[in-house]
Amino acid sequence: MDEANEPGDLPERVRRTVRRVPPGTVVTYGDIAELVDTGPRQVGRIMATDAADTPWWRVVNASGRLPAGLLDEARKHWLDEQTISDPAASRVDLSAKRATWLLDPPSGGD
DNA sequence: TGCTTGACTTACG
DNA sequence: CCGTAAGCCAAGC
Repeated sequence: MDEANEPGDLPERVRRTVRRVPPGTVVTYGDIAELVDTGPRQVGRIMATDAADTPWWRVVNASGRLPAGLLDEARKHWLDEQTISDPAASRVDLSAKRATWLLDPPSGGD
């Protein structure tokens, strides 16, 4: 069974899934939502209310962006983790940095 | 119990 | 690329 499908509160499953996103890559709210079987709004709500010990900057919206207030903080992490190369960039290139492989995990759990 | 809100997404112009 | 509209689902009031 996938970790994301393990029992527990929704916030817990979301945080666990977000934590498995490696540095230098990102996923979208919708991606996380699919993995924990909920809606993207819920993922956003959880990140906003319970993002403790969670690399929230690795979770962006479908445009590879984050709200204005978070951009400043997120960009520092993106630069540090080489998610972006341009210090002036305001968005992540999903075509290159989205961890699609994480969205389609091998059933190897078994 | 019911309406409003939101770190979202997709569709349309 | 930007604004608007509708769909979505759980929390808060």
